[in-house]
Amino acid sequence: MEPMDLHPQTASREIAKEEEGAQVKVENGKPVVVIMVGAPGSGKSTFCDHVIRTSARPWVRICQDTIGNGKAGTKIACIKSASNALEEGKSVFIDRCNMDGEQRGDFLKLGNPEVEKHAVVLDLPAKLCISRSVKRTGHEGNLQGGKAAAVVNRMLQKKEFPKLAEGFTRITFCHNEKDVEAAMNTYSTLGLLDVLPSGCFGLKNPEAKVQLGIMRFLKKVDIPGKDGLVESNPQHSSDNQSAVEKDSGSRRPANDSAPSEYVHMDVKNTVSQESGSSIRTNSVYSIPTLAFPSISTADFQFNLDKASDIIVEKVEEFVSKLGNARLVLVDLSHGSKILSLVKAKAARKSIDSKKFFTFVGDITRLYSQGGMKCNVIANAANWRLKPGGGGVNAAIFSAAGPALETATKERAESLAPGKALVVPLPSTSPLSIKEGVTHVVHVLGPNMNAQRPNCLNNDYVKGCKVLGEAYSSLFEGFASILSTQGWMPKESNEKSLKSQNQIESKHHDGDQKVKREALNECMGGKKSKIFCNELKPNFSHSVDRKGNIEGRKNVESLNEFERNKNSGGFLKELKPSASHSVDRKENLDGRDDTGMNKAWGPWAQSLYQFAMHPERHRNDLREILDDVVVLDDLYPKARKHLLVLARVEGLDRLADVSKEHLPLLNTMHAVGLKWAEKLLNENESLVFRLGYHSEPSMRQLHLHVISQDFDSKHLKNKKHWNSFNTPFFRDSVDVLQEVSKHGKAIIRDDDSFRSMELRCHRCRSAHPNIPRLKTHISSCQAPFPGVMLDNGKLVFAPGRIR
DNA sequence: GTTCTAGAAC
DNA sequence: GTTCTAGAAC
Repeated sequence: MEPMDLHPQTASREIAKEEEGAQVKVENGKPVVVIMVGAPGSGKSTFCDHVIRTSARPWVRICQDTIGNGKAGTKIACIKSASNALEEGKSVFIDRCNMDGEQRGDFLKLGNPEVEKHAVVLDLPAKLCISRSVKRTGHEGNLQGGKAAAVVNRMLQKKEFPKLAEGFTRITFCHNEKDVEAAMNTYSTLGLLDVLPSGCFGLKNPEAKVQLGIMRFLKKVDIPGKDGLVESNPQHSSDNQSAVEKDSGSRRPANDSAPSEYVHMDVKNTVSQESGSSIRTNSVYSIPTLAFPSISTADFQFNLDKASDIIVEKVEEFVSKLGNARLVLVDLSHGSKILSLVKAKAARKSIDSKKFFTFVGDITRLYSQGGMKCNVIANAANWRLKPGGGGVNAAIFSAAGPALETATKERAESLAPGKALVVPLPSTSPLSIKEGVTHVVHVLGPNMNAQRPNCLNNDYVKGCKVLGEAYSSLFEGFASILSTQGWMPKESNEKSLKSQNQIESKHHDGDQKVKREALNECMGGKKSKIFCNELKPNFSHSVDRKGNIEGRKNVESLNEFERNKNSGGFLKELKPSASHSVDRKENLDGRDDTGMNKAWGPWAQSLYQFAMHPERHRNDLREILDDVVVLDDLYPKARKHLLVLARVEGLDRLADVSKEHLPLLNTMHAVGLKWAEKLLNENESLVFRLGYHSEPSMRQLHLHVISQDFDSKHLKNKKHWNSFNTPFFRDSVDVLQEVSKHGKAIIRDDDSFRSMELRCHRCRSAHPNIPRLKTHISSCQAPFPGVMLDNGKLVFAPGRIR
């Protein structure tokens, strides 16, 4: 909308129609004070002179540089002079820079309150102002030549655009010569009886060039190679071993004191087996992996040679049952004896090095430091299942945060030697966010240390048996996780499904520990184990629901497996295929079947986990429905900031949305609206906006329901602000329209949005940095721009004046 | 996504 | 010296 292009009265009528809240008075013609705002060289004097020359109404230009008989005077003299002019019925231009609120304040008090105060902001490119200032001679303020550049630059750094809240009735922004011309015309043609409409006008086109001197922008950043992590994985290297290690090392931070590296057991074999782009697409994320420490060989002082035999024996037994999943033995040190023993023995037994290998690194930082994503890690737990004690147990509890302790406590209070306990890790845990770990399996091995409980006093007959049981429990626990997530081949699935059902049926009759024991018997069959994954006390509605979901999933993957088998066998699962739902599940990195989309890091998975497994996160969710779940944003960018997640596998972002999702989008909108209204009942001063990010950082389509105060300590940078206040934010109402009309939503994913200058969403004033912007928005009471009021984009409390 | 921090801007 | 941002690290 460009009101300056129209005759004032015409403009008034046009605006009256479009701008709610804009008050248009046409009955009288009172003098007006126009405060010019602009750097030296922005053209303020030229503007005033032009209007004065061409206007039908009497104007006075108050210029501090000339007010003292042609020489510079004081601000007080300016005010006095302006005041006199007003009394004579003349309109006044305050021709000085007026770059901040303090400078403008005194002029806003001029005359009686009836006198309208306008601002005309000449926000022209800094370069232009500087070049004009430098070139000119005979400037009234003696600002010319070399020193002009420095002064202009400094002023622009400190500029603070006027806002209606300061007391202006009208603010006109001019960002280029054309705007200036239009604004001059508006004031030139302002007759004695005309009154201009109130509000902020000449809003800068968000896509226009960013003002110099405010911020750097549009810096093209190289996005790390989407297959970077794949490259660092030995299994996906197309090069030889030494190249792999070198590559892996080069990705490590320089200060990484405990570098991780793969210890290959048969790299040649690995590489030769995997070639071609299909494997690359099926990135490291897509291979379910259990990382486990050597059990009992540290603090429990179990004989290393014997332990290594047992590890290799158990790995050999299980590795073939785990589909394409991997087992990785992890130890901290390069000189780890257990690793070298196991490595040698596994090589002798020709265990598939794709499925089992050893790894040197910190088990709590396998992804962030070692570049290896492990969705499950094992913990060498103590019998109390408590943090502390040192070693792996302390490290894992510490890295996972209190969430792990809570989740563990909900499932069991203690653990017997030889047993394992599967604990789904809440997605809020740092271990989940940073490392991509979804489950921790606590394992208790036999103890040969007299200083620790249940010492076996070197009884290695019993010790070896218990250690074997411990690994069996661990690997079966891992298998149960895979099966509930649809990773497992048919046989394991059936077993798991059966056990799952038994968990559920047993669960209804009371004591959880009894159930666990029963479960021990049903899982795996051979030895007693504990499998408590997914088991949570007091499941009512959600438990049943969860059971159904998990059951359905298993059936789906089972069918999928059948299909695979018929068309060439289980190995097919390793390859991506367009219609392969198992692959979709495996593609945790969020790539689509074309492999073209960006990879989702482990930190980007938590919403997906909420959407797919709401029953695990009931405490964190506001509402669980069939199609959506509602939760508070973990890092709210406003007083109220909720997310409505779609519960559809594979619907990761707005770009994935098509016409078939219209009912879902409608549901999301309706649920979002319902929550907005609920929150408005609690606080009617809030205003909500519902929309999507053009390209989300977190996987899983989510609708933001965010209050427009943006009052949050979590709103910290330009990207945060701009993701909600530029066209990057797609209003839900618009998305609904677009999808129903064209079958897809418009995506405005342009790097420039992130670095776009910071403008108030209400008065559209620009601010040099986030703290200043936040100070401004905390007090800006300007009405929302008309474009935001269109189409019900903003949700207000009933009866609230906008 | 957040956190951390070096270096730029003030 | 302090504030702020951008980019790297996680």
